[in-house]
Amino acid sequence: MTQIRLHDTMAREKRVFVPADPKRVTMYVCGPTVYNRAHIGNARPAVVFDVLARLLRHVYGADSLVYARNVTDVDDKIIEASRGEGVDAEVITRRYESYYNEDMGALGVQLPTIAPHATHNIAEMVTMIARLIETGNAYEADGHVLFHVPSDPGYGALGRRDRDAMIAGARVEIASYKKDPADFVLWKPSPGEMIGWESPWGRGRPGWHIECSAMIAAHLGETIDIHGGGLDLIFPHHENEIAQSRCAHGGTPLARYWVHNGFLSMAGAEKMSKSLGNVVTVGELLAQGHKGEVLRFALLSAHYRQPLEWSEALIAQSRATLDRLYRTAGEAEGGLADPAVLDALADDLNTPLALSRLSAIEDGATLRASATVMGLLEGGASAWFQGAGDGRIDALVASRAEAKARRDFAEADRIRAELAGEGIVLEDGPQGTIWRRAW
RNA sequence: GGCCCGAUGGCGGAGUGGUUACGCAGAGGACUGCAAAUCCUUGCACGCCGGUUCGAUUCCGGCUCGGGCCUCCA
Repeated sequence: MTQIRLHDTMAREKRVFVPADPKRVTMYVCGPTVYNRAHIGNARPAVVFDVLARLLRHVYGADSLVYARNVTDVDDKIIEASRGEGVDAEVITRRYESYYNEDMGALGVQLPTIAPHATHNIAEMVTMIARLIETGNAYEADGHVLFHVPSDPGYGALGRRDRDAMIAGARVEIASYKKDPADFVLWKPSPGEMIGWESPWGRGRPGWHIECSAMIAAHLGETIDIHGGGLDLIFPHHENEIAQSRCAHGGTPLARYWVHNGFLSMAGAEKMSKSLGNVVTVGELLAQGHKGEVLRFALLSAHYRQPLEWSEALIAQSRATLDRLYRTAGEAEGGLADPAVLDALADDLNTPLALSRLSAIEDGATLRASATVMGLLEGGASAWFQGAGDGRIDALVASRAEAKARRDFAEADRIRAELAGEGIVLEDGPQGTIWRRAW
């Protein structure tokens, strides 16, 4: 069996991955807050952990992976958006969840095994919060319930920061009802019409961090094998998840391996972020005519922990490389994945190395099987190059073949130029002429 | 200010204490009616300064530059 190694953020080094139960490997990745369209940076974790999920299924068996990616459908940003549009929060969340699934689907991201929604797990969150109050790790104050950070001596291990640093660097004003500046919200009141649920502490809504902890416990168990997300979530989100879950579960650790992806930046060296406004959404890229698979290839062209600068050139290179790989793969099927490709992926998901090893494969069926583990080359070459096909183009190509046969090269070249004007490239081979769309 | 990460050829990007990454783009050749595609050949590299070493792009220290986090953020 292929031995997988993963870089564990907690250990700050690569570790051999050994699941607690190889028949039921559990992975949880922080999913979208559904209040706007996903940008290409948001797509990186979705694609990266999709590759990891495919690899885990390949190694442990298709039915042995339980992969959960949550949908945060209650959040202040959602409330803002629903107020802005004058519609129910549910209208917002349904719309953007649907967009999210479309966009990720276009990138070849398979649906996770389960996609728990925060609003469907409120009871579990309330139970966990109540438990944390019982254990002395949380307290009620001014309608809020807060996690008391000093009550957890292990707090700060993932992000490697001590209390003084956290407090010294705090960028927000400290609410007066907090016992400790580092305390964070588990439950907050929802006044008036605001979306909310009844609880022992009044009508309110959950804090962001408790959602993940409660849903992990409810759907996957107290301790999971892999917890993933973007590296910006290390602190405070994952740190807080760890604290909540460990304290609510008698010291049982939340996850055995922590995996975090690096960031995408836009040419110009700034982080791509909604607040900076320098985002490009997946929907926009697709609308520009870029194939989802090209975007996926581009996202996988750098190692997942490395920074990746997004650019037009990167897209063009990815497209060119995929064209060549598709020519080799053709319509071949039924091959077995190349061990060299699997080894690269198993070594902490080294997709750039795996991609480069794809280039060395000459057999189409082997190439397709190897690329499929990364979610690439899943279709046939004719679909890739021609799309749905076009009888008119076929007729023009046939007419040009006749012209060539009578050595009327002027007419043949005229037809070729006409098609070139439409972005159709012709290739004359021993078996006749094939055509492809150049854009 | 604290913590963390990165710096490889025109571009993307692995990897390694001493030998070709690979891909894209470029150049030359073969093939082609001409192209395209394909094949062959080919140029181009490890941020700066020290140290360890027989030998460092690879290890150590410092520096410079860039990026991330420090309770919105993938």
